[in-house]
Amino acid sequence: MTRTDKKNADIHTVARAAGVSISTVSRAFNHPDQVQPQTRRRIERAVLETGYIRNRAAQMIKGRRSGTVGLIVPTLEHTIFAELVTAFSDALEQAEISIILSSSNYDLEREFRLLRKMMEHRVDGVALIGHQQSAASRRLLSVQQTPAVSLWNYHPDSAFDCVGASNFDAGRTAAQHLIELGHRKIGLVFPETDANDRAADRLAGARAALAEAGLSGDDVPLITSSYSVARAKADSAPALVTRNTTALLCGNDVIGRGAALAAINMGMLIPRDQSIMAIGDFKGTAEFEPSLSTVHIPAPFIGNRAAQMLLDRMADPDLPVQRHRVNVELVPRASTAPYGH
Amino acid sequence: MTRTDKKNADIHTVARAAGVSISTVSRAFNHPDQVQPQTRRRIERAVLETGYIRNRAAQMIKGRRSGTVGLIVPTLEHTIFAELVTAFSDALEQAEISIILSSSNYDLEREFRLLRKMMEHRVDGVALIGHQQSAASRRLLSVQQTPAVSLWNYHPDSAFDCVGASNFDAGRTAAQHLIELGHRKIGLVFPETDANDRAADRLAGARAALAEAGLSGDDVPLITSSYSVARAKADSAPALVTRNTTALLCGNDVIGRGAALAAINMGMLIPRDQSIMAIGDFKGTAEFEPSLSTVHIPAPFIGNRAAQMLLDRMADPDLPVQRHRVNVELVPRASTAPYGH
DNA sequence: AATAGTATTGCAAACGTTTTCATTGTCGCA
DNA sequence: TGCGACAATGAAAACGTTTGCAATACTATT
Repeated sequence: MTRTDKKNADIHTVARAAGVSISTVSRAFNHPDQVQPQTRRRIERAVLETGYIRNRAAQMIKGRRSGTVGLIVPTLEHTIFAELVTAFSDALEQAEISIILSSSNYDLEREFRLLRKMMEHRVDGVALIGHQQSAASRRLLSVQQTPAVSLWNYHPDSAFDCVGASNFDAGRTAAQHLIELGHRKIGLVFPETDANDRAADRLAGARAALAEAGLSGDDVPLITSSYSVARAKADSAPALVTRNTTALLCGNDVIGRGAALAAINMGMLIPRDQSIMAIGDFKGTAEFEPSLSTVHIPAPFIGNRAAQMLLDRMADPDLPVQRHRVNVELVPRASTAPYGH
Repeated sequence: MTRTDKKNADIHTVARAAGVSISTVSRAFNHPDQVQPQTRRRIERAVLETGYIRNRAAQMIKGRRSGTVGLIVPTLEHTIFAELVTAFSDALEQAEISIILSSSNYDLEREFRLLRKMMEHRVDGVALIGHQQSAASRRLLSVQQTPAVSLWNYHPDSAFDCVGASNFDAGRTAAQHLIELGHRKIGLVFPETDANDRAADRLAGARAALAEAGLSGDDVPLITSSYSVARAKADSAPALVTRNTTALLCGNDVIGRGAALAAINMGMLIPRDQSIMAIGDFKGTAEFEPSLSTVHIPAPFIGNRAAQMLLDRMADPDLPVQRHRVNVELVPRASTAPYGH
């Protein structure tokens, strides 16, 4: 409550308190070896006394890095992005870098504005989820030569560094599992693929595998749903009655849960009457009852690797573009079983 | 790919391109009314040509606000905090403020370091989850006179602005529901309460209500668990065999799910054989099968209100401390029923 | 004892803005 | 025609640092 009305301490205050020049104080911070231990101690004491905190803005203006990176996610609502963000920020925190976080809400125009704001703060780099930046955003990044990395999906010809899983692979892996179990009538429960290249790729991968096994058309009906357990439940139910599938391949874990609940609700037993296959393997999917078979996408690894890539590029902007495709992995659990057991 | 090796444009570059002085350029941004429309247009064109982006660091150094606020969460892994963060950051983004996000991992020492780093960036304010700051953190905030707000739990004598639910109320509300349903043998499944004042308050609230109804000791056995569906499931199972409870009051939704799964696994029918009551009402709790009765805590509202409070205090630091207690609400669903139906 | 070399420190310029103050030009009006 | 008022602009100081350079004091070598 003691209102210290004096302005907060700056480097001059510290210098005065320690009886040295401001250059010496600055050096005590940035090149401690260049100042005598005794002087350094005096300065340290003065810093404590005055409550001095360095002003990064002033450092930046002298060409120093800002010590921040921007991170734009579509949303934090899905646990999966939260896992990604956690891994990413933990890795950067170890490098003493702060994160400026924003969510774009899947709006590319908004993403551009956020990006601009971040560059006003002179972030040392930015990380974006996915590859759907607007042309304006891309131009901005390239003109300002800001190190950038895209995470979550792998893309063979991304404009900048990227690390992620191939959603095509994920879709294919899921389909192959069901095919190997002998299923021949497989419902594809997917979200809208128009504005969602991730879902589109997964669906394409699944269909490729199914076609290879000779399955197409009515054998693999498409059921369109969306990212919500409740919606997926409602959308799957009618299909379970009309098409007589023996397995449902779901575009993600959330839809997987919805589909499973729909089947259970109709008195089906999983996996006896219907196999349920998901994609993602996010927190909670293993604990679901029945535990869902799915395709594992290692979000923490991706977040961590993205941080590393960004640091590398910040250190050397002339590095060739790096693209890291992380492997997806089949995780068979209790919700899938051989056809006709 | 055109490597513009010239440094990025600054205000001088723009001034030169527009044929005016830098003062005029600065004014065109900050006080547009003070510069002639015609000149303004020339400047705007020059800005586009040169790709100029204002340097907030340089503005800050001249006493301007940084346009950032710091937000420290324990973790993002739990959806609930993600909802909180989303609401908070959406609200601030509308005020053109960027968020510096960090997670403390429930480590107070780390929280202090993060706080310091944020102050180096001269954040205009900070938001913290809960009330368990270290003395050092509190001192830092008060000395630097940084506007601060604590969200998530209400605390009647918090050192600074706060908004949140009373966890005591939440615990009491949950207990009252079970009492009203006629249960007399109620298991309390809670996480460790030592380093977690939230859980401690909920437990205290629950016990207060139970005691009022004459229930204590063996009637309300305490089962200690932790924040994980799998762990809660494992921890609840033995209790379900040995104590013959008719209802389980769980410290949060996650534990609630675990407890429910444990009961189902043992062949019990919910709510016939066992009622399950949770606290939180986070995403997914309604869709759980059976849908869990719980106590609703309005995370988005809290996040939004916290942002508003912070903005208010940033506008006027001399405001008296504000404390906002948000109401919790009973949400009875399918997992609870009258004793012995 | 003189010299060269080195460790420690201070001085002052520079970084990219904002803002105060002074200057110029334009207009209306007597 | 002259004068005051006002609008538009520019010059320069200031913000809090870092750092190249110069100055000083000390150490080791001859």
